[in-house]
Amino acid sequence: MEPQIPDLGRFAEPALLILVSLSDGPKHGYAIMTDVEVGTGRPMGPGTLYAALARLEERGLIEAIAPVDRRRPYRLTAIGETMLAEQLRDLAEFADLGLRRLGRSPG
Amino acid sequence: MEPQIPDLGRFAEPALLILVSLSDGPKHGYAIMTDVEVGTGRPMGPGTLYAALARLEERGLIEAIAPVDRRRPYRLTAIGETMLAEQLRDLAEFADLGLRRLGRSPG
DNA sequence: CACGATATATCGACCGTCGATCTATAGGAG
DNA sequence: CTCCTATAGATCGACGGTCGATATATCGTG
Repeated sequence: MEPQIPDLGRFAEPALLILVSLSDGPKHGYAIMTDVEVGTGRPMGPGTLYAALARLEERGLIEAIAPVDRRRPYRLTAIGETMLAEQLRDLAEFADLGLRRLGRSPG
Repeated sequence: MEPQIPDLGRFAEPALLILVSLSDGPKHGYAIMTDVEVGTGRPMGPGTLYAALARLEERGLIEAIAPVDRRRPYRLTAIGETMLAEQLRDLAEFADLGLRRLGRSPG
């Protein structure tokens, strides 16, 4: 058996996963769900998804566009794009800092 | 006045902030608190900190070392380092993906 | 028509965060 | 010495958000 690897939990916040999924272009809820699951390996349940979507829309980071059949697509707003870019820049910097610290093999 | 920027919320999960803070070397709780606050601009309250520390220790990602006076320092375990590195690699990749998607000006 | 995939929505339980509060000690100013 | 602040750890209840279960309806295919 393998040596008991504990789960570090969420890879990133669901809201952030949704925003990055939408950075590819407009998507409806179900598409985001499958997109995120493929991208991260972990499923995002409908409870998480639709609650987060409602919050993101309410805060003006995403907006609904014209429905196609049953699909209710969303896209990033200008503010959403700006905030997301800022967040991702900070996140990348943060990850690099940690990786630099961990990667000192020579000393 | 400025154009109503909504708060995207947490920069990263507190547990991850703690682990990266410890990637620098062993630290006690209070030092982690100030370290994170300086690094992220946002304070991490004691409730968040000590609860997260307890969880991380319980899950074997960090461990307590010999106290100095009142200070109770923690350090990353081998598993903790491994998990953290993995998480940070995923995170960096994720951030880069998002930034690449957002940065297509030419088309 | 039966079935699985698509698609949205809601609910309650639970986890983790957050700020307030408490205790205690060490160090410096008056 | 006394007062105040910074350091240090810990707990508590409230709250926000996640998560899985569940419900409902439609579409496509055999």
